Amino acid sequence: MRDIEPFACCSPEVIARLETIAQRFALPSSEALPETGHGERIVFITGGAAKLIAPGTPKGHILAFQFPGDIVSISHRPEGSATLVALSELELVMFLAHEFLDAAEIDPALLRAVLVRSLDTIQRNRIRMMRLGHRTARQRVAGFLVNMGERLCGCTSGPCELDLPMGRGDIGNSLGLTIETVSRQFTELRGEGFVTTSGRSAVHIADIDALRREAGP
Amino acid sequence: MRDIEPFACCSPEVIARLETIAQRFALPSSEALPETGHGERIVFITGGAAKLIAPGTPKGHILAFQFPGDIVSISHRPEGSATLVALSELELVMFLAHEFLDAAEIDPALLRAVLVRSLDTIQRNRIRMMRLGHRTARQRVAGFLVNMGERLCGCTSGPCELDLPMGRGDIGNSLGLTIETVSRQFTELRGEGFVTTSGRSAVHIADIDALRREAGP
DNA sequence: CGATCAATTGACTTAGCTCAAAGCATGTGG
DNA sequence: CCACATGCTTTGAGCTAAGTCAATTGATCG
Repeated sequence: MRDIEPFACCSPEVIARLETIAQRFALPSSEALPETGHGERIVFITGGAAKLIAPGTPKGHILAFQFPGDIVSISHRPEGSATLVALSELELVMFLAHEFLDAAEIDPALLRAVLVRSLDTIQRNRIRMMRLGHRTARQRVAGFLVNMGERLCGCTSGPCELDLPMGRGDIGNSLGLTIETVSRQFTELRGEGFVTTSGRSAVHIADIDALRREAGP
Repeated sequence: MRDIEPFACCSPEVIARLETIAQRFALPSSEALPETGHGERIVFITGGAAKLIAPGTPKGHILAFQFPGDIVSISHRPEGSATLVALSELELVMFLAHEFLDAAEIDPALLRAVLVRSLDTIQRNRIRMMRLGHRTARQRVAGFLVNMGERLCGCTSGPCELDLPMGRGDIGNSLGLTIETVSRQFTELRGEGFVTTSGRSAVHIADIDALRREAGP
């Protein structure tokens, strides 16, 4: 439990209480996190990669990709709910939101840590949102790769080597583009030397700063 | 201070402390909330309407519209920062985030209330995000009007009368559409009897459920 | 009652979608 | 270890929704 960052500084009592209400999952690739009858849930990703899929959409629109360290809240309201699906061997710790919040209220520092994180998520999403609304296909794909470089390998400048856990289809879906358009953009970025690829998933970013410039302001 | 919903149940001591660190603003239309040298800020909107504009973009992309009851966190990082601009007479209460969080740590219930709200915002944004990525112009505009009906007048079904505080340009900007496309969609929805308009800002939604159906799944 | 700025409408262009056909990885059985 | 089958990925050719440019109409305010 201590390995989950916001819990690092919790008192032993709080940790113990969290242990009793936590549910751990280890999902094989492409398996979905099972629905719990009802109630909002808070999920801490501890390993692997996952996609968060919109509810009630026939095509299953991808709302976000999630990686270790991420906190995902999954509400139960019909229009707000979502499904978490493993992209690779996925490990996570799940709480019922009200149980978690009841426990966390004992430890304001924990509550604060989770709050700060979610305010951060809101900021990140705002930017993502803007991207989707106002960016060209090229900018979206470049931005996506920069994002993955940063989140998967912690690269912030210079070259970066990464393995994408999702296929072109999922990338396109999450960016609001078709699989073909994503592929064409990959080809273009490859042709201009921004990236090299080998196999389906391996991507080498020559210079993440240059790619970031392609992603636009 | 009590009029701000998450503060309703706070103890008098916490309220008193919040009073000392709160900064109140009343901005006339089209005025921007002034930058504070540095540090993250948390803003509670108490009256009027505002747009949140992306940083460092020449065109000033609109990230969100904000109304009374909304909580906005404005970070200071160069890429994450944003500007809040009044659309009508705007009233708000601003805190420096660390000061607010220090005060709120005394009252876990307050922290919890703010956290629950931000988890909610994340959900709303997810859906908004999906909209921008995967929806046609018509669906975006229909969805926008439904959203405004719900947030400005609390209408959830049946007819709805509202005054849009923003112009077509701002609507288009926030939806990733041009002013002309927004106008054409208004004309179309008007022609099909979903809405009637009078003047620039008054909109009458004949049946918000019907319009919601146009906005897609 | 003009002056001004926002909204609408029209004609044309284009980025990205659709449909369709190869080309490659990756995994399986001989 | 190689052949082949399956499902991604890439590439190509046309089409369409939305953008651009330009002109007109309509609202609002001094």
